[in-house]
Formats: sequence, C-alpha cells, structure tokens
Amino acid sequence: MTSTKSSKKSRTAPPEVRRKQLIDATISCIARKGISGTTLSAIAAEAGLSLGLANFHFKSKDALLSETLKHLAAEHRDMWQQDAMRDDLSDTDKLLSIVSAQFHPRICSRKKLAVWFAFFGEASYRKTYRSISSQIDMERQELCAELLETIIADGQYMNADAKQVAETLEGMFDGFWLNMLMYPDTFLRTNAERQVMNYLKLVFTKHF
Amino acid sequence: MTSTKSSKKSRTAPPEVRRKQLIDATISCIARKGISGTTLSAIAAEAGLSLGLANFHFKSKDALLSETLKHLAAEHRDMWQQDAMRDDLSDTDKLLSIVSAQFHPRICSRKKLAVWFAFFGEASYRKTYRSISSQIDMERQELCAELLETIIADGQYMNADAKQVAETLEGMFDGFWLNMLMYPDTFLRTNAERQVMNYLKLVFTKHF
DNA sequence: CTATTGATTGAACAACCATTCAATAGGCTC
DNA sequence: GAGCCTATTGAATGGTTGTTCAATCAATAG
Repeated sequence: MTSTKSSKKSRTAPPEVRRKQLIDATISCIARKGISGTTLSAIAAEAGLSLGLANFHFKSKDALLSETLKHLAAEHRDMWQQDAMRDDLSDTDKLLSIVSAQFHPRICSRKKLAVWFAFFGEASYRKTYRSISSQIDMERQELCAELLETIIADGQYMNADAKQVAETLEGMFDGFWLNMLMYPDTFLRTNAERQVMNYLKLVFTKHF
Repeated sequence: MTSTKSSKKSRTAPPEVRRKQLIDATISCIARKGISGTTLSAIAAEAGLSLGLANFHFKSKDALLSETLKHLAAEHRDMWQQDAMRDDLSDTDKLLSIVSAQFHPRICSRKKLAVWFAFFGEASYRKTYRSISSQIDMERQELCAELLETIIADGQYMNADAKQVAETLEGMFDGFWLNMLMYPDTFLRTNAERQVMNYLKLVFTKHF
C-alpha cells in the first residue's frame, strides 16, 4: 500500500521518481486537508517516505507546492495542445477538444480540482499561480479566440464577438469546475460539458 | 486610525460592535494573507484590539471564521431577496436584480471575493461552507429557475430549459468571480455583468 | 463613593511545524 | 570485498500559533 511499484523493493530510487511520488502525495494531502493542513510530515507519510526527504528533493515546502502546481498546469496544457497541433482537425473540432480537455477525468478529478482551488484561494499562492499559469491560460484563451474568429467568419455570425465568447467560455470552465468541486454528487463533468455544448450551439447554430 | 468611530473613545464597547469589528478584520486579513496566514494576533492587530479578545467574543478561531462566512452569505442573500419580494417588479427585472446583486461592488469587492475563494479552496472549510451556504445557493438557483420558467412560457422559447439555464448562470457567476479575483485590473465587474447580459439576450431574444 | 459586573489585556503554556544535519544504509565501480 | 557516492533517516532546533486565565480596568447602579 505504501509503494505503487511493488516489484523492486530497493530502498533508494532516482530523484525523478521520488519527486513525482512527493508531488502526488502533495496533491492527495491538499485535497484532503487543504493547504494549511498540508504539512511535510503528512506529505511524507502519504508518500510512504521519511520526513527529511521532502527537503532533500525540493528546496523548501513552498518549492514543492509550486512544483505541484506546475505539474498540474503542464498536464492540462499538454492535453489540449496535442489536438491543437493536428492539421487534420477542423477548427470546430479543435475547439471541442479544448472543451473536453477541460473536463477530462484525468484533468478535473476531485483531487486535482481541490488543488487548483486551493491555490486560487490562498492569497500567498495567488502570485505563484499567476506566474505559473497565467501565460498558459492566456495562450489557451487566445487560441480559443482565433478558432472562434474563423468560425464566426465562416458562419457569418454577425452578432458574435470572438473575444467575448472566449471570455464567457473561460468563465464557464472555471465556474463549472467550482460546481464540480463543491457538489461532486450532483454536478458531474458530463453535465458541465453538456452545458458548454449547449452554449456553443446557441451561439453558433450552424456549426455545433 | 485604530478606531473607525472616533467620537467615543470609550475603552469598552458592546459585544456586537466588537464582533463586527473582528469579522471585518478577519475579512481584511484573509484577503491579504490567506486563511493559513490569518492568525489571531494578525486579526487582533488589524482590528486594533488585543489578542485575547477574539477568543472572548468567539468560541474559537474556527468559530470566528465560520461567522465571517455567515456574515458574507447573509449580506449577499439580503441583497437579491429584497428585490425578489417586490410585487411591482416583473420577472425579468427580478432576474436582472439577481444578476446585479451578484456583481454589486459591495458584494464582490476584491477583499470579499478573496474570502469566498479562501473558503472554497480550503478543504477543511468546504464542509463549513456547504452547511452555511448551500441552502442559500439552492434557494437562489430555484428562484432563478422559477423566474426562467415564467419567461420561457411567456416567450415560447421552445429550446430553452429553465433548470439548465439556471445552472449555466450559476456557473458564469462563479467563473466571473474567479476571473475578477485573479485579474482585477483587466476583468472588471462591469465586464462580468455585460457577459451575463449577452448570454441572456442570446437565450431570450424577446425579453432582454 | 463603593460594589458589582462585564469587558479587556497580555503573559504563559502546550502543541505543532519547517528546516537542518550528522549519522546511516544501499547500490555501484573497480 | 573495499571504497565511494548518493539517497535516506529522524532526532533536534528554533520559531509560530491557538487557547487559557488571572489580573486589571471602566462603567454603572445603589
């Protein structure tokens, strides 16, 4: 139960393995007890490692938390960038893949949502969040806006403004994430995705 | 600078005054330093009171934080309930007043947004939040759904589903709040309100 | 003025936490 | 197996925090 990879019972492991282990444990801890309840002892215990290791593989507790956020941000970006690069996908398909990346089970599991909002909520880490994530967020929002421009031009949607629709989408993404976190039993990710789709159908009647 | 009401320099004050003072100080502290950075000493200093007072007027630190959240929730509810009760307002006007209550400067100041999201983000207080706020949230969402039903029937909007629109609105409320918190310089409350209005115009072409 | 009540103070206490570091234990090369 | 290197351990340290409480102070009633 303490080791996910049971074959090798070697006491030591390469730093990357330990770092990943500690980041995963941090995610679990924050999800269960929040940032203020997340102590290095708790993280070490969750990872099945000893207290001192966290400070050995990371400069400090703050560094570990930052790396955890970076890990989540990268994981999320990789998911929609993969499809955005493909030449065989239409613009509407690319937009759809951004939506489904946002609500992919691997991205917005209960645990990971809890971590995102832990960083949103803690003023001390809001700056950290912005420096790590705002660029990625903007990147995605701009890609969204570009795709929307094309769709608007293609469908001659005179009343739609790309930048505004992109902002609304971004808002719905965050808002539905929060609802999924707060009411996990009644507000499911499939529900969130459906709501976004309904909105897109409403704006772009001919495309979705 | 330490006392907002400078006329009386009486050392003592009635408990309600002190409680309000401490709650206000708590809001400021959480906004500035997050929940984990909010200590009783910091709150006392912010309020210009002494350390022991917080535990004298509130059972514990947790109780103070809960009361702070209750205060915000009540303040928010009072704002939209006032208009919802009025007989002289149309259903569309009542819906609009829910929207503008959500984005009223007194409700979603930077400080108060920070406190809301601090509670959203901290797992230990998520239960507290739910027990305090979920009933109010549901109340509002149901009122929204009722108003939407009437509007849908009135305007014969065949494709619109009241419950779904209510959920989308709720999502947009939360999502725009988060954007206002994260990017206070570029995402203003007027912007948020406009986006919601655009959505309503899109769904209910004849009413907004 | 005196007594009583209730508010206020801050030092003291116990619990907890991030970080350090000297000691140790495995794995690896030769 | 010897020797070296890296990963690992956990006790010790120094600092912080929530809570308690005995003493103090101010206002009011008698």
